[in-house]
Amino acid sequence: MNQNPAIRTRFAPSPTGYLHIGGARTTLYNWLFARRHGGVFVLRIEDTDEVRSTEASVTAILDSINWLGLDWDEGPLDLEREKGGSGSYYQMKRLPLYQEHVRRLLDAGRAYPCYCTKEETDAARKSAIANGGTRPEDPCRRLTQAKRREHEAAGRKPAVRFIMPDEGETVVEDLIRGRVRFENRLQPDLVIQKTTGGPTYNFACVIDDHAMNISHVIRGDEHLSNTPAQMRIYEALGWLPPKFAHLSMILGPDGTKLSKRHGATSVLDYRDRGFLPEALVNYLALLGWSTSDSRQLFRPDELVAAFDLSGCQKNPATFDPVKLEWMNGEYLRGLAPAEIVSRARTFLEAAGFVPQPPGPPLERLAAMEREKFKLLKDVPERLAFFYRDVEFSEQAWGKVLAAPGVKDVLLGLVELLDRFEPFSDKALEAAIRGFCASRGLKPGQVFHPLRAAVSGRTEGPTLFLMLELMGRDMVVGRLRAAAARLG
RNA sequence: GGCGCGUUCGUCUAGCGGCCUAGGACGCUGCCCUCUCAAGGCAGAGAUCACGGGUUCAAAUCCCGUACGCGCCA
Repeated sequence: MNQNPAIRTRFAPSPTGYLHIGGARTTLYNWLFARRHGGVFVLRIEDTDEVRSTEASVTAILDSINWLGLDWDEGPLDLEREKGGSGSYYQMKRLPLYQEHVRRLLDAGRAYPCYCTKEETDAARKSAIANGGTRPEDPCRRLTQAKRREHEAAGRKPAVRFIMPDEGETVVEDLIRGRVRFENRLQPDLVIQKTTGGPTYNFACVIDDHAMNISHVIRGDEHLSNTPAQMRIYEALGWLPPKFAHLSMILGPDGTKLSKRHGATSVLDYRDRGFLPEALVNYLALLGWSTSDSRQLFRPDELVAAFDLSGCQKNPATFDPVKLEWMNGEYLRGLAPAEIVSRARTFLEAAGFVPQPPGPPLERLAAMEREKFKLLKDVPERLAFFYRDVEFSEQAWGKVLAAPGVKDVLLGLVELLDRFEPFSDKALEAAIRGFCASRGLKPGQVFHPLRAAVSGRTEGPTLFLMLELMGRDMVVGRLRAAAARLG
């Protein structure tokens, strides 16, 4: 794909916490759009909230995006290093730029200092609501010089508000929602600089999107209502606004905005629970976007080729962890056994199975159990009994092994298998089926207790291959132990 | 309170005026396969397209209201 410098997208998170599912989807769509069109994807850290921003959050966000397999062309590489031609991508390092533009608007008479306290603003709003809910007339908009000096003398620090026009309308041509109209007289004068001197989100983001030459602002629905004011700021500064695309929200199962209450919402939690990044990416891509054939499975490169803003949904989507798990299983099943082992490495390490413990090779076990895994953490869980002492499940011990005649069956199997050669899948199956026949037992009467005695479970790998991989010593030892324990 | 956005199976969605007796996917149920569990295959249940009015020969699709949900102003 050719480079297309005209297409520039960005993701601009506030580092006030981890990267959550919604932010991840926004990142993904911006990334997909940029990659699809050979453009540039920018990452910018909006850390102007000095109280809540933390370095740990920056690191978590960077780690999350990296883990998802999404890369950015400009932005921070870590807490110290950055790449890209726009100076810093941390807003706290760009403060002079915002102040300079606030000054410009002030000088041009497009903004004014507002000395109202929070209480006064609240009161004004309340009375406006009581009077039919139109825009509260900001008392500072027509402040006399004398009054201003009075406030200054009283030590009041002003915020700066941008003047919205009193008539006409502002039209947002949204790439997803179409034409959205806003009456200017109903738009409040937006605060662009806080009393602390720092820029507000809505202002800094306009200045930076312009400075960084962003062509397409793809962001969450919650910003749609602020867009007309932002467009007016572009206009007041003599700039052309970028194109906008507002994504619908992601909801929890109860229909409210997805949040911590609904369980894991951090991208890193999904990593730690054993999801594959390509599965999460695939799932997230489909939460609010689809192709006309309703195709479900897309590898990342296929997403890049297929992604299109016109396929984006206007209505909010409910996050469905069950479907995500299905999709993860789908990807896991598609991996080669060696790949499963290497991708599950941290989980296997935590369980003490990496480096490879004595016993059957992990890779062969992974091959045998591949279609059972839904999460990477299932890998050590499903394989544990090959390396650890048997723990009997309630079903296995209480029902299967407790059935009448089981002890004899187990002892018979001990006798059969003690010197059995070759200890292989096929030979074992033939011999054990023969054992059933000679004793007049149905296969199930032998297979089930055998599985339970050897693995402690009533479900698991295909029986004879499991025996082969365990090896004779383990199988016979476990049969003896189970028989002894039966008394 | 105002403004904005939204509303198709439980969930994600297809649908852009006739192909819709509404298609696909997850989940669910049943059957097949089978040494268990999965995976896979097949079949099925599941949406009067939020509701009410229009426009039209014809509407899930266009228009207007209402309700509900969400967002922004906060």
